[in-house]
Amino acid sequence: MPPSGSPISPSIASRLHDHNHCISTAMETAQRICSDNGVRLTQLREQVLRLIWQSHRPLGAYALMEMLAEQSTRRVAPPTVYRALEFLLEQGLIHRINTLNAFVGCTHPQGDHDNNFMICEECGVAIEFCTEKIQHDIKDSAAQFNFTIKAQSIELVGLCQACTGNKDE
Amino acid sequence: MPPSGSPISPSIASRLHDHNHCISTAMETAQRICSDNGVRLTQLREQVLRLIWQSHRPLGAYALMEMLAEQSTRRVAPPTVYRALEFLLEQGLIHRINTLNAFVGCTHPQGDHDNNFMICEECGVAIEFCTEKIQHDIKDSAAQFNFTIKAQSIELVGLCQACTGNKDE
DNA sequence: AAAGGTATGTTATTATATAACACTATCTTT
DNA sequence: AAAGATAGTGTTATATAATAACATACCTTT
Repeated sequence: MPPSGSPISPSIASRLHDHNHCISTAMETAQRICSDNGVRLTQLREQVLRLIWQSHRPLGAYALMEMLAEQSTRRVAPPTVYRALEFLLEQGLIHRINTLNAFVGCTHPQGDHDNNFMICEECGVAIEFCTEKIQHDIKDSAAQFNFTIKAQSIELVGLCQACTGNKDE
Repeated sequence: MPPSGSPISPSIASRLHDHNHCISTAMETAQRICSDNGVRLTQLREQVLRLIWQSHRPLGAYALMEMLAEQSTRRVAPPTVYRALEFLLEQGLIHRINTLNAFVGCTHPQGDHDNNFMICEECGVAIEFCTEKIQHDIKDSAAQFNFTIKAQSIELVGLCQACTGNKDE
């Protein structure tokens, strides 16, 4: 198990990992964070978070909406989903992938909340990463322009390890 | 004048620059690139590019559409704009800012086409930047995951030099 | 139980983007 | 210059993503 706060391991890119472990860890962490922050991880919010964590592929709000509708008998409208997503974003439990208009679970919900992803255009997996070096360089660049960073998003689109292999061989 | 292929100077962040020069350079460069690539910078495409270059603020497709409609008597529909935008993106003459769903002129349309911007949430200016260092570190990170990068986008949202000053003082 | 705040339901609308097909302009070959 | 091919634009309809505004339900504290 990787140390808490670290990015997910490269093996996720190859889909060779115990994803049930990802899910249970994420749900437990979410409970703790919400309780620490004095906010409520309601049934709906938990349900949405669990759906997002079904894989490492970002899910769109409308896909989530349909999945919710399947799970419960009631009809689910966009604001229901968007409000849950907004909450989860605020608590740092998920990320929004701008290039996809989609949402994915955060693998280190306690640390800095930069948005750094490698997104496989073949299988859809989004791998969160972060390195001290890049952070340092970016701060440097911003300083050159006297720019005050409030939010950061790096999105690399391409092919993950597994899909690169499939293409080449 | 900065050497061809270099990012725009920090002074753009402070809005203290000769923007007419930006526009004329951009339009001339666009003509040359299209001619080099054997593609046509039609009237419509040129018109859209010029509108985008009216400032360093990214413009949404529908805003562009309204501006086009004002300039000509004919009615302008979304596909008209989106097709022109698609062309300009393909030729590397503009960038799409994912966090804003908007488009902005490219300041170095001949080089690598990474998408690295600092976006001021106050005045809306998007400053393009790129550094060897960041590029190097990002390639490094991708290599660790055996990830093949096809497109890259860094978007920093915050306050530009001018707007930081306004807030502090 | 009442009051106040938080969360969700509901309806309507706005914003962004594309599909499909028709028509026009431009280029190429003769 | 005419014919055919290709590229570009017009037009209508629709898909996809997100929010506004207001009503209702649910918790918590008194």
